[in-house]
Amino acid sequence: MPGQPPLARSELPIGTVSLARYLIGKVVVRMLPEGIASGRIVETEAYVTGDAAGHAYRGMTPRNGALFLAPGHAYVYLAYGISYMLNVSSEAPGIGAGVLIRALEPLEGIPIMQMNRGIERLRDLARGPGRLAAALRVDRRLDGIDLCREGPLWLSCDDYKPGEIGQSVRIGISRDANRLLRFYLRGNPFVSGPKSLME
DNA sequence: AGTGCGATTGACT
DNA sequence: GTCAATCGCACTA
Repeated sequence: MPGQPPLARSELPIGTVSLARYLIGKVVVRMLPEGIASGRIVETEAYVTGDAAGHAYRGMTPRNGALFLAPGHAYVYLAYGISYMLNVSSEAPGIGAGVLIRALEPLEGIPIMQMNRGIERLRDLARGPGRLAAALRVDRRLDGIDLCREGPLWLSCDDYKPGEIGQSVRIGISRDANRLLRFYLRGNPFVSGPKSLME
């Protein structure tokens, strides 16, 4: 059996920003027919309540309902008609907010991820939100699932202790663009984004 | 019912 | 560095 128990919902910190920091260094585990694929979270972004850049800003819609679930549920949507984005709901039920997982350091099932991505290079397998969703074969069918429970996709952890966590503006948004709500493992080669946001 | 636009990526100059 | 691809959805009427 997989020695990767899910994180308990009760151990998730309260609040979107706290969760975004907390998730750095944790592990995303994906169960596929071919086996397990997993990766360590090295970059996140917080989409807080009242955030004009957040999908929950204008209230609940057919797309974003999962953002209003209890903390630790998956919100998956298609961006630019091209790439799926994996988020974790982050506030009490009924409050819409989430944390975008932006990059993973591949751990297990690397051949599976290479197949899913159609590339070999380790560094590019899950560096970027659309890439990591593709590597783990995440799509809308996983929208709303509980990430604190073993299933097709869940969150876990090991004894890894993250190093220094950097903070910057978020990538690719225009509204509320000045807020420092992106978090990343400083110096980690699997982090996405321009060099200007790496310091 | 029609329209404009992204929480991106990959290909190309 | 620039730029097109691609489509679901939220918004307007």
